[in-house]
Amino acid sequence: MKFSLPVSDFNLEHTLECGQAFRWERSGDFYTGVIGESLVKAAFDGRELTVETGSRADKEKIADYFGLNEDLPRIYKEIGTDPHVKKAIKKYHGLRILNQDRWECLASFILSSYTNIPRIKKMIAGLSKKFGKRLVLGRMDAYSFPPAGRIAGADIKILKGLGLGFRAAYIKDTARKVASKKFDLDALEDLNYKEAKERLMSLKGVGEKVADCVLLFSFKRYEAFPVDVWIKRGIEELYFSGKAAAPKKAAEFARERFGAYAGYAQEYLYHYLRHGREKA
DNA sequence: TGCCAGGAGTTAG
DNA sequence: CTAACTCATGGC
Repeated sequence: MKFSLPVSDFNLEHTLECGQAFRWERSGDFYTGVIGESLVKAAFDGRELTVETGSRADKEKIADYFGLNEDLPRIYKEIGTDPHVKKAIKKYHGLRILNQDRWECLASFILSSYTNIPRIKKMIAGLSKKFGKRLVLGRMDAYSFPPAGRIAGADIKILKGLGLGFRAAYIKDTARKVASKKFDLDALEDLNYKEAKERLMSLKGVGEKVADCVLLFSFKRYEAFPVDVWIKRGIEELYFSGKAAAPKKAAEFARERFGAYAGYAQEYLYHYLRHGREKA
């Protein structure tokens, strides 16, 4: 099926290429990716987001995935009081935080540890091809991200063979807990930010940064502020005149400064620090 | 060759 | 609490 959603304050490229999701590829003027059990083709012409899927797709769910229900101007008003964030917003206007599948997001960011985006994409693609379901859209095909149960039962050697390295043990352990309901991902919804983060961090391979990414990208916890080396350096440079600060300090500082939408500020700052500062 | 990549766990002090 | 070491590999 195919449908269009009228959207303002949106930029598909910035949204899909800012490092929050690992399953989208650009081909010409559109992107292809996987949302849940659907292979999706998405294009944006500046006014409408046009989406085509091989299966029946819930329009409302797709809109929610792309973060279209958030009032971006209001968020800009709140975090744009900061001059650095304001510049980043100007440059990356329309970047929205996605609302991704929780298990896929958790697994993906466990895999993100100490590696780079091309490799993360490769690991996820490999896992999906090996353990996921084949999806079709026209002449294209792709694979769904495997449910926890499939990875829980996987041979650790196979996982390592897919390039996961030391992450293989982490993701298998977490997959087992999620599949057996020993760890109830959806139950985190009922916890406050701090409690949910602590609970996530009880999983092997999940530290502060990964927990914040999961809460931000799949739970709509916009106060989460993931701190990686880039953000840490950037915060130190922009707000502490270059003096080294502990990652914890950087996160606390950010939540205090940017408030309930610190995570949105993080995405803009991150993109800005890595790609666009010199040209701004 | 060397170095880095959106970290986390463990141990030592 | 911080610092240092380990894990482990593709890409440039």
